Amino acid sequence: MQDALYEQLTTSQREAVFHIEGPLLVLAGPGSGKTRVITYRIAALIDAGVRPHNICAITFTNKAASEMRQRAITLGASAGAHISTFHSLCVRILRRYALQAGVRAGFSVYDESDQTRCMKQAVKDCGLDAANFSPARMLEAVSALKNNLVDAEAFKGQADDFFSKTLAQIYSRYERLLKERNGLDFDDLLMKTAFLLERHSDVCLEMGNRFSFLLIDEYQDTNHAQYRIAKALVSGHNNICATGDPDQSIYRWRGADIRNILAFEKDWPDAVVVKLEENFRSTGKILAAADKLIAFNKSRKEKKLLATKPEGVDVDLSVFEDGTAEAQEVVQRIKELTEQGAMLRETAVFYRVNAMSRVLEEAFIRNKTPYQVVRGVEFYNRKEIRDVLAYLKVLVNPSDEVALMRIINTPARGIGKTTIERIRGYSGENGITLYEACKRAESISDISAAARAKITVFVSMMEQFKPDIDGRAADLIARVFCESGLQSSLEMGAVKEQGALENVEELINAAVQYDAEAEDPSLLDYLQQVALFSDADSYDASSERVALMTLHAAKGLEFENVFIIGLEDGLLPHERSFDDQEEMEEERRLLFVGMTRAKTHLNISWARYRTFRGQMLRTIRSQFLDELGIDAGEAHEQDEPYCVDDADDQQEAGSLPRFVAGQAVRHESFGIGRVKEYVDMGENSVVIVRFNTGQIKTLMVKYANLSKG
DNA sequence: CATAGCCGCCTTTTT
DNA sequence: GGCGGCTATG
Repeated sequence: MQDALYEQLTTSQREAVFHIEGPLLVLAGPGSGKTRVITYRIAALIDAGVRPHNICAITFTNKAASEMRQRAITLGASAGAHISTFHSLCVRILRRYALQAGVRAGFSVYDESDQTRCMKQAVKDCGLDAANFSPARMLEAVSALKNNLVDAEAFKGQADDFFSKTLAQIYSRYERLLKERNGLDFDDLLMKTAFLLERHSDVCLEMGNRFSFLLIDEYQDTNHAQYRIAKALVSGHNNICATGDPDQSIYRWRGADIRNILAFEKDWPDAVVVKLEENFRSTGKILAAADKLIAFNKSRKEKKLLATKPEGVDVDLSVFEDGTAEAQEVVQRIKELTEQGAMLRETAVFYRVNAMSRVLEEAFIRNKTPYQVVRGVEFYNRKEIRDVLAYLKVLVNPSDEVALMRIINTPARGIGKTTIERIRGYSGENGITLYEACKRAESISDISAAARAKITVFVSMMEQFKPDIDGRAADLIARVFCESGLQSSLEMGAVKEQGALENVEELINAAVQYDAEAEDPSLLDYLQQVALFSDADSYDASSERVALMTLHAAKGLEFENVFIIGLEDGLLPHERSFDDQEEMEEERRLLFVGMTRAKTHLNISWARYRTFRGQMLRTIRSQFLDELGIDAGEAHEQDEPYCVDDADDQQEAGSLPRFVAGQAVRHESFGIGRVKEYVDMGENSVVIVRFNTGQIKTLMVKYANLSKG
């Protein structure tokens, strides 16, 4: 096998594929054939005598995992190799070593909305106001702590100021709630696994033997907990191969620590580092623009993007009147490209925030152009999906109060607030779970006979489902959907529930697929894994439709034709990044990732007006547009240049221009910047500007000769 | 106890 | 402009 593969690789790719033993870092720029290298590497390991069973490959998303599995199968190399995300792996480890990890194996995986529910409760339990201690904020803080492996106990010890102490209290309470419900949140999966491996040398040894070769893709986006897990897993053999690109690190906000990849050589001093700098994906002009842009990042190791393709056509920069015009023109150009032979599945539109998909969708529908929106977690967040899954969760994990509360009266079966409160009271007094209390409804004195009967019916229904737990997940979902009354309540529901039935059908189809493909299918495993799925995993790259997605979702993909819309100040870069240099650089990397997805045609645009929170607002062009080094500027101006149309805002001719905070301005020698403050003093007015170089200048308007944009 | 309607909140990105 | 939560009403 090796010879055949060998011929298809460049020198550095060969090094990355065939360096078998010891730590290896592959610094792979965009379009450098990284995916191919990883797949071939798995094949090469097996060729070298490693049992597939002993190979563990970690990907960033479930979709990447299933694609890698697919590719490896094509090479005849996959069977037995463990390929999954960190989170999926952790679920399996925790289940297997539940005792040592201090968890109960039947745990529910709590996703964001389950977490929010628990956090709200925790804040309330602590007697705090949700306004001052917003659950979202608290979750963010707790998540950051968990990602850094600081558990509630440890944090309590180090909290010294008022806020930390309060947070510590909330954290403990939140943990207690999770424990009572036997729930683990996403961060727990990592933290508990890291602790398990670090504190139980026997487990660590066993896992290290099981996986004698560890490959981690997208290493630049691993967080501290994941780093510690990796470190522990390979501690016995150091056979770690990490691949990634610091310039494509876009998950800092989620705890990703770019230092992991930057410090790889310190962590594994005998590491071999291979750089893949040739780009086989994009044309020269696209790469040149991306390279110019990313060069503006200061905290960065310089890296070359070596084009192997010809120059190609210019990157297209356009400005439109508003978001609707922008969307219309995007579709129009896609039509033109299609007439020239382009495929819709080779075409994608990227944007910064999910909300921007709406205008696009309308344009695609209007123009009868097939598209698919690749969304985050929308599908599994739908009410009907969560409802069905909640039934299953209660069956598998009766302690899961979040799930039980969701279904106890869904569909409506006459168990109201008062009744639930009384059952709750009873469960508290007797130290039993809510579900246990429901089972004992007969002995709860303060519940009416009618309510008692309804609870009994509910419990006996649930108990009747239980024998089916060991069967196929899909069958049980179908049965629960029907017998719980959810199905008929949806069927009788209003027209707006139309999609709901189809959604559940889709869920069942997905479960059928799970039953067929999973290594060791069980309802418990299904439920624990399903929480880790996102819609992006179901993106169908082979169907002849244009893909619409956020820039984050675009990671790891490639298309012939790419449109990036909404290059506006506050959107890209996003306003929440303004006051943090690091975050501004991440925004730049985000655009860099988007641009480098394009093989042939790259179109970047912005709109002068954009509807925001239902209101049409004037925008400011993104500073990033000026960093692309495309001198022709907006060659495809749809009408007169952007600075001229500001005329309606200006005072009568002859007076000085006025500026407002946040506005982008250009200075002859200082370059592009943003107005911090405008002090109106008539003809002596001054303007304070923060330039993109970082320096802040106070300038007299009448001398500075600042221009807008 | 269920439902409809209203108010006020937030809204970046996602495993 | 969408959703969760609350209230008033049936």
